[in-house]
Amino acid sequence: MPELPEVEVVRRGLLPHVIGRRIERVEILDARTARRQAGGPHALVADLTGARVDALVRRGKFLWWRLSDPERAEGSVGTDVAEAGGPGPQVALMTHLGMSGQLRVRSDGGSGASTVPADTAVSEGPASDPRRHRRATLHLDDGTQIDFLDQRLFGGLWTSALAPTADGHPAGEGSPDALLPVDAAHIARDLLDPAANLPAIARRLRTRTASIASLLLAQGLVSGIGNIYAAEGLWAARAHPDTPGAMLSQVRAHRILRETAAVMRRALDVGGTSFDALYVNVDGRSGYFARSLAAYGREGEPCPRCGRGIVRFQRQGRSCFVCPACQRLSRG
DNA sequence: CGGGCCCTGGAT
DNA sequence: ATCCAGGGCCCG
Repeated sequence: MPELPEVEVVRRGLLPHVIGRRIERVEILDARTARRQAGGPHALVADLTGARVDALVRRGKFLWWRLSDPERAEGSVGTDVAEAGGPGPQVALMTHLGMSGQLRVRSDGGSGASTVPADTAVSEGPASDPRRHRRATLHLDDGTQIDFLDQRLFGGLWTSALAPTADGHPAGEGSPDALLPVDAAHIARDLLDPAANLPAIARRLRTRTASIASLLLAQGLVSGIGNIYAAEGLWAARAHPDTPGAMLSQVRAHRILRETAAVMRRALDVGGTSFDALYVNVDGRSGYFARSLAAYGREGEPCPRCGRGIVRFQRQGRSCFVCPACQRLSRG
């Protein structure tokens, strides 16, 4: 499912297609996609129509589009970035992929053909049909269309006002300044954020009684980690998911964070993970990291480190995958 | 801080 | 027909 590396792949893929473009028209095909929008789908359309896209920013799994209003910012083209005051309250378009969301680029008038040459398109499955589960479309001023597809409707689009970050650092990957959407203010910095302080996060993990797995998934101390990368990071650090945060040494807590970051970087290098063809990049193609998973989804298969069978169990309605030999609770 | 909920569709 | 997958929010 889309976690930090997959969302970053989408952000990078989208960038050349949307930066500097104006949103001319917005279609909302399923109102539930605008569930988090104050004022509902009509307000979302009103906020977006006519706006120009200035930046694409990601923190954790949240991806937002920095927007400006060209009408109001007239005459300041090229030098408007650091203008004092600025033109009124700015909003960002928030996009979250949830479980099954995709952002796909199309450049034609709606025949369904991809911008990608036919020989590079994926073979089969839901991801190969660019019209299936389409929930919204942004029509840009150069004819490009950005489709938001979402089979399970856990994702969404909505607008959120900007406010300064607490630490004065840039809000996230791709952020031109320290302005953060208020709807992402409760989301911690992620492990690939240069402003993230891993030793400090490790110290905070150690003040908590909850299990390390639930802390990694909670987004409040560190963001961007979902069930796949939690499983992989804990496996790499030889830590059991049930270990209480307070039972971890500083060295060990720090190591879990570093290993999880390393796994994410490797995934990013190969275009993200896809183990069920639900996740794809903006071209509709999937990444190649699934073949590198050591624990997640590998119940009964040998641990790549010691050969023991990977064991699966449930925690809080989610599956955990561990090597019973490498990842012991008593290791602390 | 754990549990329920939202959702759909593929597997059983 | 039923179960299962899970990110994030809301509830107690």
